[in-house]
Amino acid sequence: MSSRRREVPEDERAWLRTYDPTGFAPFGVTVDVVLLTVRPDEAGTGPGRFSVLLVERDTHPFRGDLALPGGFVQPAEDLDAAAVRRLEQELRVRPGDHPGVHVEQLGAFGRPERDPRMRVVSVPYLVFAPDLPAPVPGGRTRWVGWVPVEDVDAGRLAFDHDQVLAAGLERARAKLEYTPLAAAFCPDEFTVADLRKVYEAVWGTALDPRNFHRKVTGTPGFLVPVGRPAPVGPGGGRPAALFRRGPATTLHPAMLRAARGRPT
Amino acid sequence: MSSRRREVPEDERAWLRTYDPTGFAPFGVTVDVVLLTVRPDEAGTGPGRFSVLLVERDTHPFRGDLALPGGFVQPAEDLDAAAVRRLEQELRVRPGDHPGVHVEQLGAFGRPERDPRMRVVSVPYLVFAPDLPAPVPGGRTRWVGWVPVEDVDAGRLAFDHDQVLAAGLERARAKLEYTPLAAAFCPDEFTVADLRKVYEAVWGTALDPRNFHRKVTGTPGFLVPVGRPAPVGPGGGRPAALFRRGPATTLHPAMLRAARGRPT
DNA sequence: CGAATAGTGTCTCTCAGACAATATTGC
DNA sequence: GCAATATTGTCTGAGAGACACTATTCG
Repeated sequence: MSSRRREVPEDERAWLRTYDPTGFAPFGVTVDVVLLTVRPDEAGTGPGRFSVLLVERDTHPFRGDLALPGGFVQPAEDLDAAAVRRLEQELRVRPGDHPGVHVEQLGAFGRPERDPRMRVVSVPYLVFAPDLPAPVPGGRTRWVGWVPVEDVDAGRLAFDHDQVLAAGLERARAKLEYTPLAAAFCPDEFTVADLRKVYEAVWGTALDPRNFHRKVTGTPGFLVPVGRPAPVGPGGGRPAALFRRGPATTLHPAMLRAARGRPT
Repeated sequence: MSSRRREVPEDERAWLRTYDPTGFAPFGVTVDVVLLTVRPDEAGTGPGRFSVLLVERDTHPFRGDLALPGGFVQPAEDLDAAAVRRLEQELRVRPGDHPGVHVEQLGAFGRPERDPRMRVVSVPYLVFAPDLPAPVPGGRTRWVGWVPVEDVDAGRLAFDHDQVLAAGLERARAKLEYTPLAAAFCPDEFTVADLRKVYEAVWGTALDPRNFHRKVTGTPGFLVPVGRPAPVGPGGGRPAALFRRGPATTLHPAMLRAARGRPT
């Protein structure tokens, strides 16, 4: 993570002592968190609801609107650290404790007019988490909660968070294809059916349980069997085997959601 | 691109009139350009050299070191616009003129100590360009030139540009798999062999010309035949057909560089 | 003609998708 | 037993990789 040690030449040190940083245009820098999860269906039988954590803003600008949780980066704070801090504030979860939680930077959004207060560049972070306890509103929010992504009205989020969310969803859907990150939406131990419901919820498509089973158990490094069965569900049926996340970071071959051989 | 029109409530307008933006920590924001191309081999027979445009800095900090071209974003300038401006300055090429040139944001780099002057967040852009005329040094650089990526000494670039370049290379290699962007490294009209040399240079692997030909010509939307042959090369041989970029934005099925069915 | 490069045909193996069949539970 | 879910097996077709073979040019 840290960059190389560098011998700073004396003339550069001298130059730096006289350098005036106020000559450059000052920007605000924020982090926003696109925290995604898959929450069980009401009945518990369906594929689950792909949901995002939103807050209702209690301060200007966009007071009263829904928004992604976020905030300004501190002067000496790393971007990733700011995102994790915001995550802890909103959810009382720190990624270090939950090894399943996945955090990944999503890019930078910096349209000049995106914040009415001043020039602000936002660096959103994409987070995959298993179904977690209900969040509690923090100091500056009226309300916090999970919203199924298909219930988020286009154009109703504060700032440019519609675009940020859209970018996060697209990235999440793509990541499930070639990484084992679907398991980041599952608890520590999970069944193949749990994992399949994640794919179905995120992609919005039904998958054949039999082919899915053969596929994921046959992909090296994806799943590690626990050797113990899960408790039987409410509808009865043969108990499923439990698995944990395997060591793989990419999937070979990938899980393909789409369109093999379709025209453009 | 532009966000929704929003009715700004009167109380927010009033609040905004009294808002003091100097309360937040000021950051500098820069763009850096990871401009990649594939330049012909010395002999013209090999796969070509995958190269990046680097500048030698003529100002502090890191004076005398190699770096990616970049600079501060102007107060009212969009991030993408700043990257394009920097590109034009360095290469006298504007992406609009060259429809082949591909520009894509690569993320945000913001370690607190990455710039000794002040807190700076950099937003690098990845650019794919065909082999272009030699660039000319601008005002603040001693030297500009193409450097084959394998000749870039690890740890020798200014700031954290090693990490930025590494991220750009990884992204470029991945993009060639599932998008038709390899053609962005080719001139307007090109042969299948030209395209294959791009893949070989970027991935650093040899590809079977016969399977490659069948693959790319059979992928819908990838290539559009011009209906005219290219001039015969120096070594003789049957003249190759010319193609242009097709309308596809993603490839189905993807070009796979790697490892089908290999263990993790 | 021979060398060189372009392009096609064929074979095999892997893998995705469809779906039959078997296994194991609760009722 | 019956319903429900889990897991395995079998078949088919698409496509990747190996590589023989044909096509077209230059010298």
